[in-house]
Amino acid sequence: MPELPDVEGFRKVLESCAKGRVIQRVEVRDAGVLHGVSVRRLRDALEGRRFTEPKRHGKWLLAPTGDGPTLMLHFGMTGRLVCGRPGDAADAHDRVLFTVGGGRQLRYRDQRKLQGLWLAGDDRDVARMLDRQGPDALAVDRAEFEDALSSRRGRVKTVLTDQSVVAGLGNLLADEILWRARLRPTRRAGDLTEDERRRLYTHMRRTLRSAVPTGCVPPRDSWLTGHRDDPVPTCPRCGNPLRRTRMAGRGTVWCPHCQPDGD
DNA sequence: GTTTCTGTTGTCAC
DNA sequence: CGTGACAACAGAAA
Repeated sequence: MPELPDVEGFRKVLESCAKGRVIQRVEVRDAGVLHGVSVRRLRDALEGRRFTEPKRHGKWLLAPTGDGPTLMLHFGMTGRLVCGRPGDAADAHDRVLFTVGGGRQLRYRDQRKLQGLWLAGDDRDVARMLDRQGPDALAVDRAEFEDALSSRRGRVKTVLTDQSVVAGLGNLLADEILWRARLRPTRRAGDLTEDERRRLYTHMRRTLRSAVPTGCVPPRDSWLTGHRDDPVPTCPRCGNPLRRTRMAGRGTVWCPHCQPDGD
């Protein structure tokens, strides 16, 4: 589920649900989602503090607590953040519950537990955890983006989803952006022309901008994403059949007609 | 009923 | 650099 737009949505959930409120109780229902921190230390570090302004970098959500430590959340494929009340029925996949003031409860819910929660003691700690992340896809400027691409030899789809190049794009977004920019995912990133790199940047921004308010990569009819699971996937732009392939173990959908070979 | 495959994640060995 | 395996799990396909 979570790519940049989803995580940005979770950031807003955290903000409206818990920002400025005292963390009264931390209940870990499944310690399997904790990384590098014990149940006790997480509880002791957070209870009594307040969440302050949450941040996001790529697919990471950062929940600082003022002078205290920063809770770092990654959602893997199935994680989400939901806001409810302490008495709400527990979902089978609610892994950690944060009861905060105002009668609210923030829940880290995740079916598959591919990622989870970390605790960073200070800003240097946060920076260390993010040191392999490239610039955020929504914050990177054009020059930096085009620079990062041209120095890469790999295929453009793989490069786009590499978090150390640009942080925040996942499988769906990469396919969507390449389709809009009319670039075949198998093209070598370093072989793109100046014009093609520029197109890629423009469409990355446009795609992110329209996806963020919806909190997901919307499966709209006019988007490629709206058709990737069709029984007979058809390009919403030209009507030709879409092709499904596999790149680096990820399902890849593209339009042979709209996304020409380009050598 | 049971086995196999797929998937919005990241990491690691080859 | 690229691919495949893996991690954990549910739901669909075979």
